[in-house]
Amino acid sequence: MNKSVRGIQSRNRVEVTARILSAAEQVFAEYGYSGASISRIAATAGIPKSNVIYYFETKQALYRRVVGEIFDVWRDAADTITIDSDPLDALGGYIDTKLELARTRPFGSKVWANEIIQRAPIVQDYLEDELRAWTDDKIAVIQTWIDNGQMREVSPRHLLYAIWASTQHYADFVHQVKTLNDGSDFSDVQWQETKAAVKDILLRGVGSGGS
Amino acid sequence: MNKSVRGIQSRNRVEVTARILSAAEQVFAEYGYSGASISRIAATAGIPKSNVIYYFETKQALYRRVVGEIFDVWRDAADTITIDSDPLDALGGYIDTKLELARTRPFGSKVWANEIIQRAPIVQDYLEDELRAWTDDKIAVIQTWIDNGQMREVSPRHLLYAIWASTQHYADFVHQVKTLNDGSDFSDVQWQETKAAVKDILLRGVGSGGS
DNA sequence: AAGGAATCTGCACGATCGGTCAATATTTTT
DNA sequence: AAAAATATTGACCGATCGTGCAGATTCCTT
Repeated sequence: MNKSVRGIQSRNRVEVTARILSAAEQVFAEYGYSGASISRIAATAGIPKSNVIYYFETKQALYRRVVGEIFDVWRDAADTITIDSDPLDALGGYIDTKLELARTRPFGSKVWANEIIQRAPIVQDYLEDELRAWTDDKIAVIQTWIDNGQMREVSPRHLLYAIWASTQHYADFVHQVKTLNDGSDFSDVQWQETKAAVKDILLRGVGSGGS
Repeated sequence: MNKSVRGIQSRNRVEVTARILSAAEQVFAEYGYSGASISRIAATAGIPKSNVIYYFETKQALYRRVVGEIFDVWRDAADTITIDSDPLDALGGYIDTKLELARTRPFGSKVWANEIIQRAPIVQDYLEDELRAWTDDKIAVIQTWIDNGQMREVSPRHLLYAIWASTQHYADFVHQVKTLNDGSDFSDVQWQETKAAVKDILLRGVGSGGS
């Protein structure tokens, strides 16, 4: 009955792989690398433990795939930061996108946070290669804006760090934020207010040249 | 020969307890709760594993003590935020103190971050009782400043979160910050620059009334 | 339809974990 | 000095972990 070109096997491979990755992202986020057992990931994915090992040969390999996918998502979120764009629009859009990611993919953010807190034992090469080049590039863009008088003088590096920290806070610390919100998840309106408030706090003065 | 009033045993109890707590803070921070083994904590403290169990009956009890001490340190750091103080001085001092703590006690910050990321399985009561009351109090203070025209209108809650996130970033993500700093720890000058930059970014507009 | 490739899964092994316990050593009290 | 209280330590146990592996099952190719 199935007329897909690749056949049932290939289609299933993609589906099962995706389900394992999704389960792994959640379990790694909620229990940490050591606390996350393959059996729990398998149970969350709804398959036997041995099947997880079949698709990802080791726990570490599975973990590395999870972190790698998150890294890619985040890097692409900053595409708006280019020399030709308006500082307020570009940085504001970046904050909006990162807060949207914090809302929709909090597990990935938590996995990354855990990895960095523990001094990147698995993905140190990502930091030294891709992240460093990416950061240097974005800092250069912001510095150019400043040199062109498009925004006031502010440390590009620390501004980037403040944006990262303040946006990821709503993913990594969502449990604390929720507890301080009477135990309720943010509503749509509250997420809008959050985006407006974070942009207001961090981008004050950005957009209009001079002090 | 020892003439201390409390005797050798009592003196040793305090010293050994402190050494275990210090070692536990570091190991919990670098390996997470599950990844931190009692034997590694014991080895870091320079005593046998059984001795750790003798002073803190369970791993969980030891962990709770570590988190509790960190919580106390942080809460006391915000003593400057009172209605009678100047907004810029109070919030600026808070940021300075938190960044100083990020520099001197990064392990504690990491332990707290890990605990919250994993949804506070051990210290949820701290969040619901002490942290909520503390936060409500500080938000009320900031709101009063705004009502009095001492600072511009900004969401007190999100401003607090931005301060937390941007300061703790330099503790929790110190490994990432270090990697992006050519692998070197921040120098004294760089820490001063960090304090100035974070205050500049977050407190822009605070201190002078009106929009 | 048949044979081979790919997928799935239960079982077992060695390692490590948190925690118990009894024996010993040290300090304090009587 | 004897006895009691406290502190230290190594040996040990049941549970859980990641992972290897052989056999069963399903799918694809010819």
